[in-house]
Amino acid sequence: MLTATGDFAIDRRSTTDQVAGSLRRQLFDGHLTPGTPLREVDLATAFGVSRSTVREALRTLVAEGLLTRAPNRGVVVRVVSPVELEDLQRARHVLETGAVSAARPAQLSALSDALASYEAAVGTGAPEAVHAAHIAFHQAVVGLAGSDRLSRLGAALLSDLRLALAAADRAADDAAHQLVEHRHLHDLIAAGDTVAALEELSRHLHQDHAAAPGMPPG
Amino acid sequence: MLTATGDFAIDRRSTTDQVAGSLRRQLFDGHLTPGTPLREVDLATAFGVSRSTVREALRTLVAEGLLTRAPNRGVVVRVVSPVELEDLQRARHVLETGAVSAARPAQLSALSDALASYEAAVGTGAPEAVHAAHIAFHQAVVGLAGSDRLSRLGAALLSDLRLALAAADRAADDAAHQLVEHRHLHDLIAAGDTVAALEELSRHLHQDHAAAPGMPPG
DNA sequence: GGCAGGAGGATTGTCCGACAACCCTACAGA
DNA sequence: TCTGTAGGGTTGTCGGACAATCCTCCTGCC
Repeated sequence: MLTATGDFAIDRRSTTDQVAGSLRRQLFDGHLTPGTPLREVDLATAFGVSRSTVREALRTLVAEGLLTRAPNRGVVVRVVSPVELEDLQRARHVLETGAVSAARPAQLSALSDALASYEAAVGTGAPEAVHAAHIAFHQAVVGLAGSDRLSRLGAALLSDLRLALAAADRAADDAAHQLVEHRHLHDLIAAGDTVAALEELSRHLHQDHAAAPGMPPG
Repeated sequence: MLTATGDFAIDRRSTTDQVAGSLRRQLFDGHLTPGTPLREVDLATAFGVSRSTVREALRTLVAEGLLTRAPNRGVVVRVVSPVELEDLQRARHVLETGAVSAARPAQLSALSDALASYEAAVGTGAPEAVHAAHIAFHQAVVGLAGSDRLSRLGAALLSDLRLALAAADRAADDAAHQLVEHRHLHDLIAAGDTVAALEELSRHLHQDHAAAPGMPPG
C-alpha cells in the first residue's frame, strides 16, 4: 500500500491553515515579539490572500492561546506576564509529575528518543533547535502517561512557554548543564525510580522557574 | 462605582461569539448529537447571520475540540469514541490527582462551594443541572492546584466528557450515590488527608470509566 | 496650562455576492 | 464488476462594501 509520505506527499492544507501554520512558526521562532499587533489587511497583502482567510487563521490562533484579541482593536501577539508564567509553571508541575506517576513503560522509548534528539541539538549548538528539543523532551515527559489528549494539553501549555522563551531569548544558557539534568531525569524514570524522579522533576521545574526573566511582579 | 452587572449588563460580545456561544450551549445540552453535520448556510439562515460569521464561529468551536472538520466536507459534532473516552479518562486521572497532590488551601472554599451547588442540583432533580454541577465539581478539583491555566485545560478536557455525557444521556443514574461519593472525596481533601483522597479519587475515576457506555471498542 | 468635546482616519465586525474546487451519488458504458 | 462521467450540493476563497468602534489630534473654553 502506498502511503502519502516522502515523494508522494502533497500539501492538502487549506489556505487558511497554511497561513495559521506560517504565523505559528513565526511566533515560535520569535520573529513576532509579544505585544505586536497583527493587522488584518497587512497580513492579507503580505500572504497574498484575502482578509477573510486571514481572519479565520487569526481566530484559530486566538483559540490556541497564541494571540490575544481585544474587541474592535484587533489581535496582538500574546504577552505572558510573570504572574502567568508562574501560573503556567504550576500547571506544568501538575502535568509532568502526574504523568511521571502514571508512566507507562510503553512510552519510555519516546522519552529516550527525545533525549537523544536533545543531545544532538545541543551538539549542533543552534539555539532554536535546542529550544525546540528541550520543549520536545518535556512534551515526552507528559507523553509518559500514554494519553493523546493529555499530550495535546501539554503541547498547548508548552507552546506558551515556547512563546516566552522565543521572546526573552536567554538562548542556550549553559545548555550543557541543562542537558545533564535532563539525562539524569530520564535515567531515573527509565530505572523506574518514580519517587526520586518526581523529586528531581520538582527541583528541575522549580529552578527553571527561578531562572525565568526577573521582571517586577506585574 | 457602577459595575456592568445586573440591570446594567449589556451584551458586548461580537455576533460571532454569540453564535459560537449558542452552539456551545446546544452541544452541552445534547441538542446536537455527535456526528450531526453542521451546514454553514443552514446555520446562517437559522441564526439570521451571514455565512462568514458562521464560519468563524465554527472555526473556534473546532479549535476547542467540540467539532470536527473534514476538509471540503464540513464540520460535524465531535464523536468521542470509547477509545478516546478511555484516553480522556487517563488524562483526567493525571490532572485531578496531580491537582489534589498540589492542592492549595486557598482553593478549598471553591471546592466546597461546588459541592454545595452539586447538592442543590441533585435536590432539584433536573438532569442537565446535575450534569453541569457534577462537571463543575471536578473542575473545582482541578482548580485546587490554583493555576488558571491548568483550570482552563481541565475545562477543555471536561467539555469533551460533557459532550459524551450529553449524548449518551445516562442522566442522573443514582445521583444520590454519586453525591455521597463526591462528598466523601471533598471531606478527605478538606481534612488534608491527601493520601486517602488520592486513593478515593482514583477509585472514583476508575469506576466512572467502567460505567461509561459499553459500545464495542471502535 | 489643562481639560471637555468634536473631526478625521484607521481598523475591526459583519454582510453580500460570486465562483472555483471538491465531494458524493447516480448513471451509463466497457 | 469495474471505469468513467455527469450533476447537484457544499466548502474554500475572494473582492467589495459599509456601519461601528477606537485612536489621535485639534479646537475651544475655563
